Amino acid sequence: MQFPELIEGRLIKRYKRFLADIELITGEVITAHCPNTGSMRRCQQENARVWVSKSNNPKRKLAYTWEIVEVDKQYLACINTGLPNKVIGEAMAQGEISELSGYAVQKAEVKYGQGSRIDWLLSDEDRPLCYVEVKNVTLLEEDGQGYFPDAVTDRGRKHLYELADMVQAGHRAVLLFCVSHTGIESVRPAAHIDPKYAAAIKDAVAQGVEVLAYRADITPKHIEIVKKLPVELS
DNA sequence: TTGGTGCATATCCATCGAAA
DNA sequence: TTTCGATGGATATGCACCAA
Repeated sequence: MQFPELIEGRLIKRYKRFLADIELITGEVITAHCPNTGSMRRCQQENARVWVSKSNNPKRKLAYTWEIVEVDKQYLACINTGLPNKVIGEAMAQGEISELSGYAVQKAEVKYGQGSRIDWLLSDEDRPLCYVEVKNVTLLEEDGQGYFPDAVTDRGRKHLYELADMVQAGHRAVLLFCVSHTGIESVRPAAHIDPKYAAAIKDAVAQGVEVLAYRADITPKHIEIVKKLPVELS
């Protein structure tokens, strides 16, 4: 998918969860909305190059949205957690994710489980329903090794249990890591950050939940799925 | 002092009800 | 039937407050 025209800047600081002060290349200092509720470990280095979009929606308090950050002066990471869902949806529709191709209908944000919503529900006449939960991976710690989550996530663990429940009910369930960081070559559960989540993934896999990882190519112009990555659960 | 609980935060999007 | 506005859910952390 194509980004709207993004504006380059420099990160001053991120604070209050949803806010970030950024100095644009014009010299103007703005407060942008940070659409990422995670800890964003290693993705909020002060003075890092960032790119923001500008909205014309008059109802918004903050016109700018932080979209991309440069990490370690060589990689790009998409911090907007709303984009991976769209990117994955686009990739599935175009048949670029072979494991999830060929379904007649793909619906976004369908209610299921205990008050949750599944990111994508794939259906076909002669196949079981397929529940796809998309997670955004932006944490790179060493030698191309990406980790998820970047902070303790009870909700994420709840989603795993609900995916396992869908398998028990006779459906197909997939945890799909959308790697929005150009330096990551493989994905692993972050047991050092959230051991309960790491254990829950193993349990879910043992019950039949599938785990996939696909990496996006990111530039200030576009973001699109380009490569399947290995997932290491051990 | 520590641990637990609840609220605030900004935005997007789906859903629902009311009005045209 | 369609459109529009209101509402609520989702997201994770920091902070205030209270009890032990």
